[in-house]
Amino acid sequence: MPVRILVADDHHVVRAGLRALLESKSGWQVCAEASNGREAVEKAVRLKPHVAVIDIAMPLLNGVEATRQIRKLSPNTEVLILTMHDSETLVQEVMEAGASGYVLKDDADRDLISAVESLQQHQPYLSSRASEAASRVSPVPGTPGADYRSGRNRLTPREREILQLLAEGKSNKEVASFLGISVKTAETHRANIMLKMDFHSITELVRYAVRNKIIQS
Amino acid sequence: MPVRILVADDHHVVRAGLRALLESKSGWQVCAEASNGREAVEKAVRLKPHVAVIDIAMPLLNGVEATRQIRKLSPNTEVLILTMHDSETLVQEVMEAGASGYVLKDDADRDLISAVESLQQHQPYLSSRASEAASRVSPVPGTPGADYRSGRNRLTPREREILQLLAEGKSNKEVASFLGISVKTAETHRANIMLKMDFHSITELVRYAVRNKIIQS
DNA sequence: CAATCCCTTAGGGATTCCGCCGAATTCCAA
DNA sequence: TTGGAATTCGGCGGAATCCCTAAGGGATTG
Repeated sequence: MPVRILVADDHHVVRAGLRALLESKSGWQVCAEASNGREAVEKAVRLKPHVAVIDIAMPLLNGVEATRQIRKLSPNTEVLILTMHDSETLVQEVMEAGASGYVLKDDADRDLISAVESLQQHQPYLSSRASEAASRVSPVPGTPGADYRSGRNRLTPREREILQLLAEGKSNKEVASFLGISVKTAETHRANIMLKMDFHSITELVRYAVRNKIIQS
Repeated sequence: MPVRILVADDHHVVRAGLRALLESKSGWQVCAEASNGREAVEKAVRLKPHVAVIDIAMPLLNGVEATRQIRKLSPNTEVLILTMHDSETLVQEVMEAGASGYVLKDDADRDLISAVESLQQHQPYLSSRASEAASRVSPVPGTPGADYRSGRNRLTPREREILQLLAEGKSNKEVASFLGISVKTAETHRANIMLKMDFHSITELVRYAVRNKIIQS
């Protein structure tokens, strides 16, 4: 039985490269490609691949949120995060979102195969540099103090989703029709985001999104 | 006779993807790969490929310098620049360094083939967004093709002034009172900026301002 | 000198967004 | 099972933005 893999990256070139690398391994098959987070979720749910290789920076829905949804809607699909930067908070974040692997794009040629091998057997995999980073953050998952700064300021998944769409330039109306919700709901989410994050204009929101690599400038 | 192509990018994944894309065209052959600028220069000089596809961000020697050296040491090799960002000054810079083509990674799947086709016949190629960008920079006298589309799209001083204020998060009203003009005037300037720069939302304007260091994120 | 172009200025009307209120449903964890 | 958080939706009035049109001044050019 072949290992079926989903590849999600917004650059066609990178997808082609990942496909070439992965399919050089016999018995491995890239069963689908996605160019944004929503497409990744949709195809993961529909095709239930063994492994989903997900880039962080993607339009419409970023890799972290996509991971969260994939893990929820297709629990047997292991998610391997592929990213440019090795930020400690990012490793933390994607692991909490349910990813089982984390590989830097620079190390992809060296680590990608072994990472997918691990994940295919439901073993977590962190590329060396990522695990160094992870070891520096406070471990102990499940601690009640994990959301110490939560309460009023922490955005909900839905809010983060909408934050990205807003930062990408969508209006309330567009967000609403895109997500299939009422304009009023979109407005409410937007207002809550602005309130929680203490933004006073949409441009502050964009700069925040750029700084935090939710979108790229 | 096959078209021989050199591919230089520091990510193995991207190189694999480029190879897959390029070699899907019959008669085209990726004769070498390089993972940094020095290696690219060395292999270009030794193998004299028809076209060199060069990434901007590479270790040891960046794409711009690599281009300069390749054009000097192997004049028959046409250089196609491949990059993430469409910074206006960058287009200018690489063209002066001797590149004949400029393609954004986002557009690679669409434009790469036709770009290489052009370059292989010694015709310059700019991807659509890049040429838009190029048309907006102040034309340098003597640079061929610098002013083929300028004028219409370049911002006036007043517009640049207002662009910054908008990017900083000011509303039309605030811009107006800050500059001592009518709100209506501010609105007109804003509309003209959006039109000239082909922005479709204020967030695009902010990202442009961040990229071009008009504001910082 | 008149014609023309560009920059800057501006208004009217329609549309959309925003802030501030309330409220129903679902979901998850205590 | 229950309480709280998350997500959903609506009204209403004022604010902001968008679309279209256009006038005045200065520089350039025929």
